[in-house]
Amino acid sequence: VSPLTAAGRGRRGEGDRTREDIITAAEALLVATGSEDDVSIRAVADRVGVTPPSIYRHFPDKAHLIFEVCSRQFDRMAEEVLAMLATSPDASPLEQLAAAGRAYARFGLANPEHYRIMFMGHADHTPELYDTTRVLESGSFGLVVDLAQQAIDAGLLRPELTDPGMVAHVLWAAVHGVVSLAVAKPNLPAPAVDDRLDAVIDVLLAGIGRAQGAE
Amino acid sequence: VSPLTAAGRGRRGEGDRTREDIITAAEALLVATGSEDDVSIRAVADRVGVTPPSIYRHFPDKAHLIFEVCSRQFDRMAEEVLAMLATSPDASPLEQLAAAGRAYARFGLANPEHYRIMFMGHADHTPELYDTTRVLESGSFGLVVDLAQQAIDAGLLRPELTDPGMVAHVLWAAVHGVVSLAVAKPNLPAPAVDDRLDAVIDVLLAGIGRAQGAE
DNA sequence: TGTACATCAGTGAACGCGCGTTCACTGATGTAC
DNA sequence: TGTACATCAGTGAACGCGCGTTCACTGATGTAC
Repeated sequence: VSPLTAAGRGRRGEGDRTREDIITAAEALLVATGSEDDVSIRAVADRVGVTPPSIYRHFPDKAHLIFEVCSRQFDRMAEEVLAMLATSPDASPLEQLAAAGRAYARFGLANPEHYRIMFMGHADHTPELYDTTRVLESGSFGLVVDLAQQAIDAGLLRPELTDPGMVAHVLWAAVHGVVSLAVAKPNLPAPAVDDRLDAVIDVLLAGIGRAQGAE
Repeated sequence: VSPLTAAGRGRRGEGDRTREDIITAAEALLVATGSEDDVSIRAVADRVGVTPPSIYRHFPDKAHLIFEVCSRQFDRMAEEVLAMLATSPDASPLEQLAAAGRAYARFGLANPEHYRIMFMGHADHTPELYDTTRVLESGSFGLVVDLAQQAIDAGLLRPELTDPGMVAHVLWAAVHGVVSLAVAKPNLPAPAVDDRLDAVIDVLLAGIGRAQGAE
C-alpha cells in the first residue's frame, strides 16, 4: 500500500496519491482515536508510512489537513441526504422533511467524530475554514428551507409559521439536539437514540403541522 | 487578594481559602479563554498568584480540578431552573415545562464554556466524573419528568405520549439542540437565538399538546 | 541515442514550546510539654 | 511562661513528553538538447 519505491523515495507524479493517503489516514485516525487532538502530524505520517515533514509537501499546516477531511465529510453528508430524498421524490413535503432529518441524524450518528468537529467544535479553532456559513451552504440546509416553503405553500403547516427559514432552523436545531447529545453522551441512561429520534421527529411534525383534528 | 503572607508562605488553616481561589481562577480562566485546554495548571497557578506545584496540595490532578468547577456549575444550573419554576408555582405543567426549558437555555447561553464541557465534551475525557448520570441526576431532569407526568395526568398531552421519561428526553434534546448550536456556532447566519428558542418551544408545546382544535 | 539537469517527493535531525507532574525543600504556624 | 516539635502550605527546579514546524539534504525521475 505504500506509494514509495524500495528505496523509500517517492516517484514523480505520485504526489497526488500520497496526498490522498494522507487524507485517508487522517480520517481513519480521527475515527479511531475519536479526538481531533489525537490526530497529530506525526501520527498521520506514521500511518501513511512517511516522515512528518513530508506532510508539508501536501498541506501548508495541520489546520488545512483537518479542514480537508471535514470538507469532504460535509459534501458526503449533503450527498447522503440528497440521495435519501431522491428515493421518494413524490412524498409530501412533511414526509420529506422527516426523511431528511432521519438521513441527517443517521449520518451524524454513524460518523460521530466528524459530526463533533463539524457541528460541536469551537468556532475559534478554525476560523473561516469549516465554520458557520459552510454549514448552511452545504446543500442540505437550503433543501430543508425549500421543503419548508413547499409545506407552507401546500397549506400543511400551522398558519403562524410563515418563515421557511425559521421552520428549517427549528427542525435542524431539534434533530441536531438528538444527535449531538448522543455523540457527547453515548452512555446516557435513556431510551435508544433511534427511539428518541423518532419521538422528536414525531413531535416536530405534530408541532409544525396544521392540526388534523380528531381522526 | 492574595492569601499569602508577605513572606509568600501560606498560613495554617488558609488552605481552604486558597482552594476556593484556585477554583475561582480556573473558572474565570475557562470563561476567559473559552477552552478547557487553555486552563492549564500553570495558568491557574499564575492567576491565583501561586506556583504550579501548590495546586497539588488541593487537587490530586487537573481532571479533579476541572470536575470541581463543572460540578458546581451543574448545581448552579439546577438551582436556576428550580428558582425559575418557584416563581410561578401554579402555572400549568405545559407552561412550567416551557419555563424550565427557557431557564435551562438561558443558563447555557450565559455560560457557554461551562455548557460545552458539561454537555458537549468528550465522554472519554473524564470518565465517571461529570459524565452521563451526573447530567440526569442534577435535579433539573427529574423535575422535567415530573412535569411531563403531571401533564399526562392532567390530560394535556397527546394520548400517544404515555412515557414521561421519553417526553422529557424529547424536550431536553430539542432545547439542547438550540443551545449547543448557538454555543458551537455563535456566528451562524440565522435568526437571533432567542427567537429560535421561542420557535422551538412553541413547536414542542404544539407537538406534545393535545390538539385544541380551531379557536 | 546518450547525457546534463531541473524537478519533485521524500528523509533525518533538530528547534522551541507548553504541558502535567514530581521532587526535595523551607519557613511560618499552632501545639504539647 | 518558654521552648521543642509536628504540621501545613507553600517554593524552585527539574523530569519527560509530544507537539507543530523548519532546515538542509538526497536520490529517483522525467525531460531537453
